Amino acid sequence: MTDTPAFRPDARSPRGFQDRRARDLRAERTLLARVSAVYEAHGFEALDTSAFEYADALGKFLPDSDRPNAGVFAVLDDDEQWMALRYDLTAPLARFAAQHWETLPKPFRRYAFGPVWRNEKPGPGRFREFIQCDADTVGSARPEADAEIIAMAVAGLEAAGLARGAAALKINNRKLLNGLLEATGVTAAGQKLAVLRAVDKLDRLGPDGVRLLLGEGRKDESGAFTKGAGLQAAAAEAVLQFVAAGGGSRSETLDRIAGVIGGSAEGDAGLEDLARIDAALTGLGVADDQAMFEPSIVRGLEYYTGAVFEAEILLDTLDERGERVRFGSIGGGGRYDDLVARFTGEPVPATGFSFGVSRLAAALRAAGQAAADAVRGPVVVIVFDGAHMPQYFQVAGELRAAGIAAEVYLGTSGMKAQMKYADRRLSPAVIMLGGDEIAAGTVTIKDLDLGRSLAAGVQDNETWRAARPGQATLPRGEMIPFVQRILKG
RNA sequence: GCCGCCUUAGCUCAGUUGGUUAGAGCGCCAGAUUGUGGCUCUGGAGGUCCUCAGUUCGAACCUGAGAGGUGGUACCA
Repeated sequence: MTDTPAFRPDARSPRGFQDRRARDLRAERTLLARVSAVYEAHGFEALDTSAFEYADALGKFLPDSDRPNAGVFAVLDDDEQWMALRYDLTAPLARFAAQHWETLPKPFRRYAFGPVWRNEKPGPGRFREFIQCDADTVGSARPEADAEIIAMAVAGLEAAGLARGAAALKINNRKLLNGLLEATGVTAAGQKLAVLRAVDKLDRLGPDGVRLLLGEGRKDESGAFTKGAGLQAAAAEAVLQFVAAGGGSRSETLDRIAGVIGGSAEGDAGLEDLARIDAALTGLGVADDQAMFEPSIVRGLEYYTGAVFEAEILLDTLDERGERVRFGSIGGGGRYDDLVARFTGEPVPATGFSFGVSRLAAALRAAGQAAADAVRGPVVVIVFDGAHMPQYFQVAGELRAAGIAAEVYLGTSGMKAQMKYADRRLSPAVIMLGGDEIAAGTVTIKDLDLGRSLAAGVQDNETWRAARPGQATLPRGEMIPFVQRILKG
């Protein structure tokens, strides 16, 4: 070699990306299968679209030509067009629906799951690549379409394994706050946005913090100042009264909201929508503790046009250190009536919901609802002598043919290391086929599960090895039933 | 994006008022135990002390910049 040291890259994951091993993948796949089944049972068809979209199809948010990678991961194709990795599953759906609108059955109902990517600062529980599972109805303006999406989300939470009471859907409608602001004379778009942002912080800052943000602004503990919406005191109090109207049954909440916002045309339309959602939910068998109206729910700022919903974990869970974790939102959605119109010029009403699959899986784990067992390894065929490899593979093949996961040890270490390997893989058993067994036409099978349970009581290695717990030598023909008995426990 | 804190072995962390070969526990590898996982004992491997620049006779330690992480805040399709 040369004097210059070889370049050695750091073996590390890219920032905000993560590796997922068997245990996580299994939980995730189970989750996707169960939620997909719920969606299909409601008549939604599967759809998969590409990871990349042309950047202009992704939405008005970003990227712009000066900063193509702000928010998304974008590359310039060789025909000078910007392509970007999708940041959610809704924008690709809008593109797909617009592209095939003429031939689709309408309303078009589809579900989709897969990774999405966001080029932004990662944090704990917040990655730049994550899995979403999404269901949308495109082409129906009926509030019942919203109600059905909500009911499916509720069913999805339960199918995922979250017991009733562990999670709930909170529902709001943009029209309500719009109507309220209209009635109080707030019309500037910027001011409306600022009000939404302030309301969104209710759970963190409380009514007093929100009151400051609705008015002149708020200085936080670090001394940073956030400019407020600049509302008059009376208007601010009306907003606060509105966001405090949650609690109790859906119809109780509706009555309270009506008392606060009554008057404007848009507000009344929002109330009418919610009343119909309530009626449909009741018909769908969704109870008041599973889905409730919550006026402080905001979601995205410019995207949603009517109903908005958010799935929240209600349990207080503890992390490994015993500290309290609040998961908050594990999914959300709402009505977006302008998305497809970006492509076609024709308004198409749509509504949908998206689970954050990784967050849901993490929440399930923390709630102790997920099967957190480690993944079992295969039956391991021990290699005594390289000359007998064909025999070992034959044995592994017999096990596989019987539906038992099996592998021949492919390292070069000795017996002890092979046992350790099987133990670490959490294998149920090892098959030993040394010269003695081959000569006698037998196999030796060792039940590792039994050994694992007995090991705790054994004091010295001498005894442990002499006892050879769960080990039996028997004719080749009796191998499969013996292993099957071990697998059954 | 802005503000604070942190960064020493695979992991969790000690350490040094700036001074020769940087430590522990756990984990990993091997032996005691030629065909047997745990326990015990013995031995071993593993470090650009985050990076770069500066101060100094001398920097893992002091200073500055940067990167990564983390907490808060802002934004969030």
